[in-house]
Amino acid sequence: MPTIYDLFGYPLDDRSKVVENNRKVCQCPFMGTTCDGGGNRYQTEIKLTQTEPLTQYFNPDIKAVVPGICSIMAGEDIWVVCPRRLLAMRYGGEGLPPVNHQLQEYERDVLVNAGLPRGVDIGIWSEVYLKQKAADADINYHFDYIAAPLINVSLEEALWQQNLSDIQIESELKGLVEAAKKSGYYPKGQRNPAKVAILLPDITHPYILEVMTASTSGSDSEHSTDIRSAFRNAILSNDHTSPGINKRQVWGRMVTQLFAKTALAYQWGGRTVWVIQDKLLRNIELTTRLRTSTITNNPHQNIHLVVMHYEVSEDGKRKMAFKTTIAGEAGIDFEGNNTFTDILLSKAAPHKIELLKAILRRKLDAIVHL
DNA sequence: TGGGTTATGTGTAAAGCGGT
DNA sequence: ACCGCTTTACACATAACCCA
Repeated sequence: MPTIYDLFGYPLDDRSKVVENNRKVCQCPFMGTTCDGGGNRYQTEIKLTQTEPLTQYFNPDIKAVVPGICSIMAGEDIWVVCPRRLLAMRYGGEGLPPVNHQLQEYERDVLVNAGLPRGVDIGIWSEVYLKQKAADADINYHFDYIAAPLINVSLEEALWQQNLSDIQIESELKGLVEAAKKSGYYPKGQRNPAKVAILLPDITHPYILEVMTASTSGSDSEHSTDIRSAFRNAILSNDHTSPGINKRQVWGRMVTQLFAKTALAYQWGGRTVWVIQDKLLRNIELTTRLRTSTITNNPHQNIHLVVMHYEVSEDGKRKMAFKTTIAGEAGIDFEGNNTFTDILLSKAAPHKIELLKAILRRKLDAIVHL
């Protein structure tokens, strides 16, 4: 029967005072903010009403909790189900995030092995949405993270560097300034914002980081194996059964994005890097023809994977760690080649300005210096 | 008790839902 | 578009049952 392994960042069997106090305020040790269950577990939020047994457990000022399940033990294997467990670049405070704030050792390894430049300040933005109105269809990309070196320039100058015509610059500048204002990139009462130097991403070689984790499936609320019940029972009695792992669904998600987003970054002069746990990759290799060990490295049109795993140390304790990187040719022409593999590619790459605009709609989540 | 049928249990794929 | 959780559908295995 599957069980919860990591709960609010620590193994369930760790009931030490420090860890329990951390859980009682729903803190995610990786984000340094309140646990959000990976950003998409709102439906399973538990309201801490008077009749809810968990109300006694959590701090009195907490009114609702999202089940803070980071990973699930199924058989011999531990499956990460929360993307924050692999990589969390978030800042909940006001203003600019401190450099390397809450940066775990394995996260640093991920970023270095993803190929981010060393020795410079790099900005990281999470949940960047890029909307593009095409003729018939609305294209809507969602990037887990965008990383790019930080530079101190005005928006006007940033546009010049993109080799745009004066007319293009004029038409784009207003929207960009608007977005930047809204997201707090300017101090208040700025007179000529377009000409004022602010902290901007240098998107010459943007990095897209996508974190893939398994999701749960096969729960049965009558047998208390749904997420809510498992979470509740685990906290209150340790005795619980959690849902299992829906491996196939992850594969499906990954296939639809792997090529499109890789192609997109390639056309922008950057790269997309996939952060994935070894268990998940292994499962994909068991169920498909893919065998990463036989893939030869190739500098062009690369798919980049950063593989993570639970490392077992000598004392038997497990900790999250970087395992390896895998890179290889995508195997399809990113311009399309009039075969059915064209189904894997998006219609067109939006102009890079759209990426900049999408970034400026978000506030800076992390600054790292590797 | 053998042989067959019917209930119950278990695991996985796919559909559906509600949220961003 | 994307994401994760729940529900549903289905295949298959095992248990329970029935009767000659």
